[in-house]
Amino acid sequence: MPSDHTRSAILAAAERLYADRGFGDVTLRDIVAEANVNLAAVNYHFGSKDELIAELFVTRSIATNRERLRELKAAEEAGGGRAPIEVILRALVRPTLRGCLGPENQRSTAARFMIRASIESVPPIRRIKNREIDHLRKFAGAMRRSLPDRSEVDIYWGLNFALAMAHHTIRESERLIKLSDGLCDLDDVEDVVQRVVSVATMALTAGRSEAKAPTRVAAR
Amino acid sequence: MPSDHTRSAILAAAERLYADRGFGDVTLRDIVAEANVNLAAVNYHFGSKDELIAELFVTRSIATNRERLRELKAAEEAGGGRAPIEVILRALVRPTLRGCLGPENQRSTAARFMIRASIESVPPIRRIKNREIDHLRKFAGAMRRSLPDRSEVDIYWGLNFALAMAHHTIRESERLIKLSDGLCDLDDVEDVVQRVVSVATMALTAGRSEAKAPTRVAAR
DNA sequence: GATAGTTTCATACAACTGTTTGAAATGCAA
DNA sequence: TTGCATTTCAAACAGTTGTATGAAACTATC
Repeated sequence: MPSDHTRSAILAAAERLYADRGFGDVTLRDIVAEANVNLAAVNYHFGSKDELIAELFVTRSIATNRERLRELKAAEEAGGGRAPIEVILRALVRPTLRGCLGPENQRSTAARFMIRASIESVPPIRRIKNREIDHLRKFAGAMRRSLPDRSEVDIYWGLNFALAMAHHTIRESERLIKLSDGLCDLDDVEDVVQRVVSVATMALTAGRSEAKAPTRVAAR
Repeated sequence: MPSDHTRSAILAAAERLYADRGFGDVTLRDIVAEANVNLAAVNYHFGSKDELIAELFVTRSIATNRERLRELKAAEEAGGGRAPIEVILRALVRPTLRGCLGPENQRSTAARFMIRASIESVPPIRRIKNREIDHLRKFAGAMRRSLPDRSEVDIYWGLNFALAMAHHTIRESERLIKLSDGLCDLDDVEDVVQRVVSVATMALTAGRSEAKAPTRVAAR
């Protein structure tokens, strides 16, 4: 069973290259060169380029979702079925932020690959991505249990904004550093997590506890 | 004088196709077919495919930035050099949101093209994009004048989060609709703007004693 | 109306893409 | 060893890409 080596070498090389340079710029020849295997090996082991990408994505997708759900479940069980909204949000955004930010040398290829996937959205990935909705629904459910007084629409908007801040900060991290002349320290991952979580929490709790609700007018 | 027609036909067709399908999937042959011109016309009028994309991007970039700055300046002049933070944020996110959301038939190709550009980030665009930082700095400046007590870091984070929510909502609008089973109404642009602005405002004013509920200014 | 300059056109080009092929090499069971 | 299946390999394939070419069709000036 030494044949397994070629297969996993391709997977590793492909993930690294995709994470670094995106899907558009990486060819099969780049991948096999990086993996030191023959060109035909990709089609032999995976069938096609798209299936290679798909396998890469499902593997990482499952792993990421499992990590997020593990944090979420632990929190809900500790709270007897209800977790504080901050903890839920933290479970949602922290795994990704930890993988993509922080000191350069300890960023995970896996997380960076997932970010690429969420950005470039090539056909094979787009097809799979719809399943992620079910995963997000679990978080929406937990949030609803945590904030039973909140309207369902507000829950979805809060979830959307939390993901927005985490994702965008990762994608545009370089620009933010340049814009702020280095003032914003993206290496301090826990600080970033805290900022995202606290803003998202405010978005979800404003008007219920101490803050006043934003007056919303139906523009129609 | 009919020669100018070819040039602008190419620009229009390219912008439409890029906005709809992204840069990766659109070839020169797609563009010239859509524009009903000869294949060689692109290289004749623009030099290369990259220069065509670049011209498209700088044109739209200037226009978008001008629109945002117009709203910002008007607000600051009306307030004697200081505009309320909500108004500043609204000037930042509304032009883009208006162009990319709302009823399908009235979305502007220009805005959708700019979103594509901000997502896919092909080389010719990435080179130009660094100038946008100067543009964002103007907004950071206005925000600093509006919230003089706020630390500079917080200003940049607030700016980052505001753009994050606007951008992400546009990019993932389909998913948000599906996730919420249609509960989130993205056709009501002013409501989306209000949500983004009010959360960003909270992020920027939280903790300050005079933090008050964001007030709606204009209901289009 | 001839001429010079611009613009269009069909076509060819060279480079690159993912994929296939068929033969060599390898591993493993008898 | 002999067989048989799996895996590797160099080479070629068919398709697409952006770009270049040179002749034709224009336009405007004299």
